Amino acid sequence: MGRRSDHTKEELQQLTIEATLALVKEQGVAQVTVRQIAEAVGYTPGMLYSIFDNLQAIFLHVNVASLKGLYAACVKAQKSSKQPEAAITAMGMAYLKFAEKNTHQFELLFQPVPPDVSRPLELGVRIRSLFELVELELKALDPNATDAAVALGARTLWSGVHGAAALNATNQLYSEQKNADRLIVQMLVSRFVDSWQR
Amino acid sequence: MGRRSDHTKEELQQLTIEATLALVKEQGVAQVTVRQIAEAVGYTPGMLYSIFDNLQAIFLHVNVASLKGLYAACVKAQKSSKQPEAAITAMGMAYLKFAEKNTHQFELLFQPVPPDVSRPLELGVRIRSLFELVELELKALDPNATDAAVALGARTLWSGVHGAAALNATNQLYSEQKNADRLIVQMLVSRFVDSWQR
DNA sequence: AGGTATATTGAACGCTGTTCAATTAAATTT
DNA sequence: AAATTTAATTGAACAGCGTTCAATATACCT
Repeated sequence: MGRRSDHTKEELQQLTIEATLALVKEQGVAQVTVRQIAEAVGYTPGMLYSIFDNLQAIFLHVNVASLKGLYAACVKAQKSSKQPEAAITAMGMAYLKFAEKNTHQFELLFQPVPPDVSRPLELGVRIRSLFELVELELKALDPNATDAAVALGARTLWSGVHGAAALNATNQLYSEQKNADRLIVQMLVSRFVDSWQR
Repeated sequence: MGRRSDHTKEELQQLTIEATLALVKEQGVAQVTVRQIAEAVGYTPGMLYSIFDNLQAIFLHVNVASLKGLYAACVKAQKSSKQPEAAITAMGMAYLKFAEKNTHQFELLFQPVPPDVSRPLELGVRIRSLFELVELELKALDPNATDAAVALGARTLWSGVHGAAALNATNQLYSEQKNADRLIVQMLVSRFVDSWQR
């Protein structure tokens, strides 16, 4: 066929991203192929290359969608408590929950990106805004802390949460306890916050 | 040809693992193919399937080799100081350094494993022994701590170190500071250790 | 109605991991 | 020493992959 124009380029991109996200959720990234995606959106594989650079680029846009979900979950958790420490813990737990309930998306999110492809700018923005949620709570705990200290603190805390989620997701915690990831976040946050006000 | 028997099965496996490790170091996992490995060891691709289940299995054995290196680096760092806190920090830094200097190996180490393939037992043993290094220092800091508390503490600390290394490796720390990963480990360890003795 | 622009196709390319019958050399038996 | 058995290794084949691009068929414009 020739020009169909059932959808604008942007609509087609959005459609593709949604279809790919669904496939990733079902099967995991490793199993998702260009031909599958094409069939899901009702086009041929070649078409996808007129709206995206390559398969990797599609996956990166799926990550943007995933981050929206993760961010929403963290914000919801944050609202659950007025006290900063509880709010941080709740966000940490939300992060773990997201990683456990959306294993395949989580895997994709933190998969290394080949050096020749560039991430969509929106990805960086979304990750930063996750950090900001934590920064806000740390600032509330100690209004005198410098911006640099707050930024570093948030990243320290979030490294711990992410590490627990990542090691747990790849079965590399090797703990006797069950829900070890939860215990870790609990311990991490409580000890870190205790010593936050110097 | 028929039976060549230049090497025993075990020698051939070791040869294959070493050749694959070298290729991974050079190019990263994603670029390494069965045909490349076969050529590197001087055989045809088919042969590899008589000594390994599949390509994934070869990669997992490469991970065992990588963990030996990581463990050695951590032990060396640990020996650099008598004081537990300094020893833990040094190990954390060694972990970061390993991740930075051996990016491709580090990526492979924490890549998700398809559920149908099983890890070599040795992998679990080696990861546990990494945790044990930290556990030893925590026990030294507080001899009264229960084994469970020590195990959890080590995993909390190590989640933080691993998270920093992983986020840094995938450029997802988004920090203004340079060597942000180092600063994170510094902050993490000092605050955690300060509050370790209840 | 005819011509131009372009969205989409579909076939092709060179790869990939994996399998397996055929081959060949070593080990064993005669 | 020759014949036979055993098994290590080959190499060709398979189905599938991501990606490219000339050909095509539709929508738009004059």
